[in-house]
Amino acid sequence: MDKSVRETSLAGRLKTACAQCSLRELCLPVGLNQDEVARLDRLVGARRKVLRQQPLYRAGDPFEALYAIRVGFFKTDVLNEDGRNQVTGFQMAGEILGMDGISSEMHSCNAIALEDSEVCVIPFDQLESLGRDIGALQHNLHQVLSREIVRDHGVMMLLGTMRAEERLAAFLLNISQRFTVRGFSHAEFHLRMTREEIGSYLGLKLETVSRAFSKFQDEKLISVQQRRIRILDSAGLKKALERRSG
Amino acid sequence: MDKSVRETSLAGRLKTACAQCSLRELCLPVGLNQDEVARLDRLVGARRKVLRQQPLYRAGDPFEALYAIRVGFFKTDVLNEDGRNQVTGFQMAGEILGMDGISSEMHSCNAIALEDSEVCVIPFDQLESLGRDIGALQHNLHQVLSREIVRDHGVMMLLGTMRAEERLAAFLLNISQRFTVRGFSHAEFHLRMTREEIGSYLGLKLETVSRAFSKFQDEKLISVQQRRIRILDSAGLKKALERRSG
DNA sequence: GGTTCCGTTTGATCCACGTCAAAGCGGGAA
DNA sequence: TTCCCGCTTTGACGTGGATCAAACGGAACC
Repeated sequence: MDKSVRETSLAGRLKTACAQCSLRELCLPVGLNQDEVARLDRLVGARRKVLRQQPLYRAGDPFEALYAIRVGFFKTDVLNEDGRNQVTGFQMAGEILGMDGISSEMHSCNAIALEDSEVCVIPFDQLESLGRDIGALQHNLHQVLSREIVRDHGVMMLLGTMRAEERLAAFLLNISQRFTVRGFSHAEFHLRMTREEIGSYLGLKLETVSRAFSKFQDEKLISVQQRRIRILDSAGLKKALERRSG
Repeated sequence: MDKSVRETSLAGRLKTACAQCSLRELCLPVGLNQDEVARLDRLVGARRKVLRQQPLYRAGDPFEALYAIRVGFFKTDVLNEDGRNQVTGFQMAGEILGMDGISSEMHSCNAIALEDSEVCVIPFDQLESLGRDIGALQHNLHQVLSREIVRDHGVMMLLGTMRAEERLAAFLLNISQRFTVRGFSHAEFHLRMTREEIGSYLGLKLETVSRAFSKFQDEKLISVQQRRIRILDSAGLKKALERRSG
């Protein structure tokens, strides 16, 4: 009884503190006690709104903080000397941005909002310092960093071994699954990014992406109207992930 | 005087403790004092030899430790459901393996020795615990994790935007640079991996890799005899990185 | 020295995707 | 409503790299 009351009030505090999204991934799964959550909460004071198409940070900016997405949608991309551009990821509410900056005290990619967004600013030196006191928080940070590495390996697999339609199927299933986790429909959603941005992420040209969408629609796996996607046959999409034996 | 004596003896201790390679990247750049180094040293007691072609760990193995390569050469790769394989990296002395395992308490890729190798075993829970005492050590771990993320972004750029010869040029320059840092010749070295492994890493077939080697040789950028590579014109190789405008 | 095995090179052909071009569509502004 | 503009779709064609095939070369073993 006492315990359930405490949990309720804790949930209430968090709702106002971080909505229900942002820091769940970074801190809540690790089971902090009330005092520890309060300390974390103090650390994550600042909020920052980022309008659509505006950068949260840019390559070369000094690294100061990680960012937990409260609401919105981002892409990250890197630009190399000769102007080529690679989208390295799309991030949605509850995910963490900025980890690329830790290694050199400077961000190495751009983080651009694809819709009006809001993030919690987590000053990194303070996070490290709090992690020294709260082992569970420290461990969770390590998991978040490692998860990003594992995700990147998945993208390498996609870019290195899959063909166009397999890449798009993997992309759609991944997006769908992440929307589902956030309580949205897994079958119907709208993409925040252009065909060109999808293509950059998947290592394809925008025309190829468009053709693959059309092909999936012809095969009744999905329906496409601009950026509105409905998944009609997710088992079929999963089968499209397997290399056709040719 | 006193100080220089202390440094000498410290260097002596480290040489026996970790040779000159392994933990430099993980701990030494951060300026630990003598006592802190001793504590770290105790943590890194165990060594492990790994014979050529043998795994240091495999996907699915429980995650227990990070590994600092003392001597040798590794590849990491991931395997997906339908049997496709992607080499995600090549690691040499002084680099850290195992970071993929933190997120899920289980390794998600294979680490295979490409020559007889030896690693220092760093039990991760003890490393976290020591990091809580030694802020500089904790921060350095974060940097190592972040550096891996940044490296992965570079590979994505390579796989997503570059053509075959550009990829191989980038690969050769990267390997050359890393050998140089370790005090080996930047101009002449021998590759520990097969054409097929290079191809997997670069998202190319082995025949394409071989043709690109031959092309570079024809152009007098390198000389190739099997796995023995000599870089004849590194400026020319760097130019091969830029997309030819044609 | 000869044989075997595995990795590498090289050639001929094929095809998935890129490139170039043009038309379609939807949303915002006037 | 109409125009405009950026995104998307679709078609025709070209090409870089994959595929298939065969020969070559070095190292280990007999």
